[in-house]
Amino acid sequence: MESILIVRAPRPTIRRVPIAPPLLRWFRRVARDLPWRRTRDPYAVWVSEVMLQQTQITTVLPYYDRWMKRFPDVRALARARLDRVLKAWEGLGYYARARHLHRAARLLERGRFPTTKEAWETLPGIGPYTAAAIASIANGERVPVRDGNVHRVVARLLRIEAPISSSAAQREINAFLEREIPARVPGDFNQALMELGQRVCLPRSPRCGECPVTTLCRGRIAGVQEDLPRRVPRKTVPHYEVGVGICWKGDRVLVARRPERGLLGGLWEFPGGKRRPSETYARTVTREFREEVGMEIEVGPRLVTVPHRYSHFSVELHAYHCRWRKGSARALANDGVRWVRPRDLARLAFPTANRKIIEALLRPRSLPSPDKTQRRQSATR
DNA sequence: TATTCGTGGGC
DNA sequence: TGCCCAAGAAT
Repeated sequence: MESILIVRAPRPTIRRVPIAPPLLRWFRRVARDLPWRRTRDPYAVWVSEVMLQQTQITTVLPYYDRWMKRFPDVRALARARLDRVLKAWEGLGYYARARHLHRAARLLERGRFPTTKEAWETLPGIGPYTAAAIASIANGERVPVRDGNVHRVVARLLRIEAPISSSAAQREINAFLEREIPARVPGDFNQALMELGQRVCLPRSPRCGECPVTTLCRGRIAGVQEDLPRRVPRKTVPHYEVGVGICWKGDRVLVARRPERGLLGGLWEFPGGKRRPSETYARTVTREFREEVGMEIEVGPRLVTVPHRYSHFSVELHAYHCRWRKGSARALANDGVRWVRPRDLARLAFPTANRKIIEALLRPRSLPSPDKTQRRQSATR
C-alpha cells in the first residue's frame, strides 16, 4: 500500500497518525487522579508553567502552593521585593526564572494578560514552549507545545531517526503536531501528550502496554522505541574545589549577595572561591575574603564539607569557621554584604549547597565558641 | 548554533 | 553510584 503512495507522489507523503481521540480519552481517565488541578486562570497557568521549566511536577507542587499564598495575583507579585520573590523560589533552581517572573509582573501590573502565544512570548522568561502552553491552556489557542516529553513521544510515534535538534526532525514534529492538534481542546491535547511522556512513554523502559496509541506507534512496531530519540553524547563536566568562610564577629556571621546576573543571581552566600593548585584552603579563604569583601580574617577549624552538583559542573564546598581581624566588609565582588545572626539566616535566600552549610552551622554541636577553639587548630587541605 | 543557567529523582 | 533526565530561556 505504501508503494502505491510512493508511486503516486514523488515526494514521500506523511501518513496521518490520528492520535488525538485515543490520547484524549486516556487523558480524561488519568486526569481524575492527577496530583495537581489545572485552572485556566492566566496568572496561575503562567506561574506553574514557568516553575515547570526543566522541573518535574512533584518538585513544583509545594513551591506552587506556597507561591500562590504569598503572591495570589499579579499585583501582589509586582509589588513584592525581589528578595521575597527569591526567598519563595529558594531551592527550585534556575533563579533567573524568578527574576523574570517578577520583572514580567511589573510590566503587566497595569495592563491585561496577553491572550495569544505571540503576545505571551514577548514577556521576560517566556519562550516558545511556555507561551504555547499558556496560550493553549488559558486562552484556548490552537498551538502545539514542544517540550522534552513531546519530542520523545513524537520521535517514537513517527520513528524519527534524526537527532531532535536537527532542523529535519523539528520540521517533521511541527508538521505532525499542527496537523493533529484539535481545535476544540488544544490545551488538553498538549497536556495529554506531556502527561503520556511523563508517565508512560518514559525515556528508558517505556510502558508500551499502557499506551493508548501503541498501535499507531511506528517506533514500537519496528521495535526501536527504546533507541529513540537518538541521544547525543554528553560533555564531561568540570569539578571545582571551593573554600568558604563562615566569618564570625561577635555573634554574627558575614554573608554576601551575589550579583543579579549570572549563576545563582541575587541569592546570598558565604564568601569564598575556587582553590588554586597547591593552595591550602586556609589560604584560599583568606585570599577570597581579601578580594571579595576587602577584609583580613583568621581561618579556624573546618565546619563541614558539602559536595554539590550544578547543571554544568560539580563542586566540593569546604566551609571553615573564621574570625574577623581587620577592615570593614565591603561589597567588592557582589551586590551587598551583611552581618547576620545564624538564626536569622533563614530569612535570606541561599543556594541549596549553602543551605547545607547553614544546617551544619545550626546543629548545636557544631557551634563551638569560635574565639576559644580557632587559634589552636589550623586549616589544611 | 552553542553555552549557561539548579536541583531532585530514578535506576 | 555515577549517569541520565526533566512541562526551556536567554545570550
